[in-house]
Amino acid sequence: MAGTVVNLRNAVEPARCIDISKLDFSNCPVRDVMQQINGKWSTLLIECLSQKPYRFGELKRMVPDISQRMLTQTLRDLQRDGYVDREVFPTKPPSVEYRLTDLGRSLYAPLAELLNWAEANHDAVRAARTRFDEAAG
Amino acid sequence: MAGTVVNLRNAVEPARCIDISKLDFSNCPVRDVMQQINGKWSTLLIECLSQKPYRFGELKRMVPDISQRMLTQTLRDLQRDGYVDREVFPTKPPSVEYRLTDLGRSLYAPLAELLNWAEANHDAVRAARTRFDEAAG
DNA sequence: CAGAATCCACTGAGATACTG
DNA sequence: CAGTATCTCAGTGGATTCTG
Repeated sequence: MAGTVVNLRNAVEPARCIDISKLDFSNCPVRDVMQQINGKWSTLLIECLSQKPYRFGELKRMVPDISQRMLTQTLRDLQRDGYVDREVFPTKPPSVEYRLTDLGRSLYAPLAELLNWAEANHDAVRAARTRFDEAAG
Repeated sequence: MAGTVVNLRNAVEPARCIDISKLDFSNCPVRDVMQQINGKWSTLLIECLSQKPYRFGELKRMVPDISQRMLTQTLRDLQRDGYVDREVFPTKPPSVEYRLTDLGRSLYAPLAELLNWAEANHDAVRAARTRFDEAAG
């Protein structure tokens, strides 16, 4: 953990003769922060919660192909990183509401831009895939 | 494949009684486009190539913990989606250069904003993690 | 040098069943 | 309703070896 600090955004020049086991990537936000955001379900759930708070079951229905297990786990991870707040209402049966925190909303700004890009360029990407697959056979 | 079209960005209201197997997520850019960008190594490599073209071995040294296999595969996937161009120089031994395409550079604009956010809020995320872990025990 | 091919380990993630 | 607890498996990805 206490090895050379590697922050891809600072030093991207190819270095030689590095002992990988002594590298410390924890100061690289591209790895440490993005890894969670990059999770299979994270973006989907943040996108859902960007509208308004939702309950567990509602989120499950909004992302119907997520398993209960992964929903629980992803929400907890998002909560751990400070993007999501979890509020338990002592009703019977219990209900739990999830909402974006200030940090989560702040994250959503640039994230939404990226999603807008993805939406706007979806066709271009599909076209590129077709071209590539046809060229390759 | 020909089931209900699900685009999370259009209809995010929780729906009931859906047969998952009949859903078609291929029109949802949050899934179809982001899935590749979200890959473990994709962002790292795009960030590298945002500076200038690099060769295979250089990229390997810039991301020292990537395996040759994953480097090859991720670059091919990025090329397939149209983000990266691959140019082979008929030298001996051969050298291959990778560079961002116009589409790739266009993607890098919003992506870089997200990476900037990650960098700027890295400490906030780490603090949130500490808080969460201490609260949980 | 830039891969392709093979083998293998780990873990991400689904299915199911149970609980407060 | 909103989880937790197992069990299990498929796919991701690493290490190694081989080639133009």
